[in-house]
Amino acid sequence: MPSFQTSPGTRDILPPQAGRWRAFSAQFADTVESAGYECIIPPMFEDLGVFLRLGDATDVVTKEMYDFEDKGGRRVALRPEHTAGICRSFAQHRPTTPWKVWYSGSNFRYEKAQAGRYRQFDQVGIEVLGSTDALLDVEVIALGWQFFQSLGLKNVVLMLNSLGDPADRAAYIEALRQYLESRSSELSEEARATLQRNPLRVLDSKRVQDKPVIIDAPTIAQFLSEDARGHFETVKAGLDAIGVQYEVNEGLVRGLDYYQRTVFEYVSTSLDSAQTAVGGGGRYDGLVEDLGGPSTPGVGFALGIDRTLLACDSENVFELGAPQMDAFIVDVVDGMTALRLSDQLRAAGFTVDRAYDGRSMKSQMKVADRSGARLAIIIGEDEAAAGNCTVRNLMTSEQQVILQAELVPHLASIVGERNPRRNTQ
RNA sequence: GUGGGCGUAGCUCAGUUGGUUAGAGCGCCAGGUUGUGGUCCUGGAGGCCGGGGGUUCGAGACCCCUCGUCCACCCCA
Repeated sequence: MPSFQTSPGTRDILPPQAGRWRAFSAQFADTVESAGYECIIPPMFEDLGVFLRLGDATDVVTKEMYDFEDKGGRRVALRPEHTAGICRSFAQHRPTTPWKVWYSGSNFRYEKAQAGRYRQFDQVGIEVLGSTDALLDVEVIALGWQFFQSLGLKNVVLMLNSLGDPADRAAYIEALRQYLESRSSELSEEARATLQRNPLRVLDSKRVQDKPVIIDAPTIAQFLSEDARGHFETVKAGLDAIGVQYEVNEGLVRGLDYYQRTVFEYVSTSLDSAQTAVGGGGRYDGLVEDLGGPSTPGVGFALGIDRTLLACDSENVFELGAPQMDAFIVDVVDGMTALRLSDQLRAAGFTVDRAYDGRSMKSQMKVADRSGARLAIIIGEDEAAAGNCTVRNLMTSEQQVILQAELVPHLASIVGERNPRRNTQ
């Protein structure tokens, strides 16, 4: 056993899996940048107060926060999600609205690790600040949807609900509390405890014992104000108009307290684990103000990278490609030619790898094969003396001898033209 | 935080009722008559059997503790 291992709930994303993560983020960026969202990179830790706004009844705040005092005596916390920090950023810099941003990065929550759940986990997401337009909710929801489609996922369903305006929500919570208390003897012990803290969350219970009580519970729909109802209707009409299928789920409540009006969740139906929500979001019109900024509406979502890739695995989509290289240099003389040629070819824009430690030709050829290179460039004693090299096509096994000086145009004729990597100084 | 399963080579796993030098496949390295990979053959390296106590003449196997991991609850992405 090595002396050190990754901390619980964290892990190394090794190659080649890490390459898949990179491709994932790149594809997400491509999707949302097509809609005018720009990349934002907020800090990984902030004043603890920023995150307390997620809600003092939430587990995220009460027991999962990685908070500590820094050497200057400041109370700070590793971010458990991105939204609060982005709202803090908005309040601090006051950009013009609508401010449309996307992000990709790690979050931290002190939980016990499980399938699709880690202490350090990565999300991509978008946020828009400064507009109450219900059709913006539609755009946000549709972009997430479109991204799942672009990955090739088929078994993702969109759940939709409205939590109403703060007053509606409060009235509903009160009605729900009264109802649940009236039937508390039928609830599980755990659900009764949840009821004391946050009645909405009881609706999320997975226990069979609680199901009958939940089914008969009052629904939020009856409590929506005229405005909130209109907003919700517009969102649904917008989704219908662009053909995004959804399912209204009145039991859908989200884990963070700042949501109001539209909430939604993307659920994978091809995951067997308990964690099937691959993404979720909603509207949080009061959050910026809570953080001391001007009253500013906001809407956004976050997608879990791990869980989404898990869903991709189970649907056999967005798979890893085999490694690829243009050329691999085999030098059995002294390695100097490999050094010189790899340097030249890389500068000319090709992807080139080589072997080290002066190993046998057979050994170097094996590494060339493993590298996924299309061509092997072989330098033996003969080639070194004559200033040429043998170029072997590793797919067809055809090979020919050419002058080293002609390597760049020769490679271009086989693998295609490349843009030179120039030093721009 | 609560409950359950599991921890043996880099990876996936075998290891009979506790009994001598702990195995396989894959991967890795080296060879297969001297310049060439992907197939095949041969050989090699690599494990204080997660860690610590205990029971025993003897423990990878049994007991206790601990750490890690997986799964579920909880919660969430």
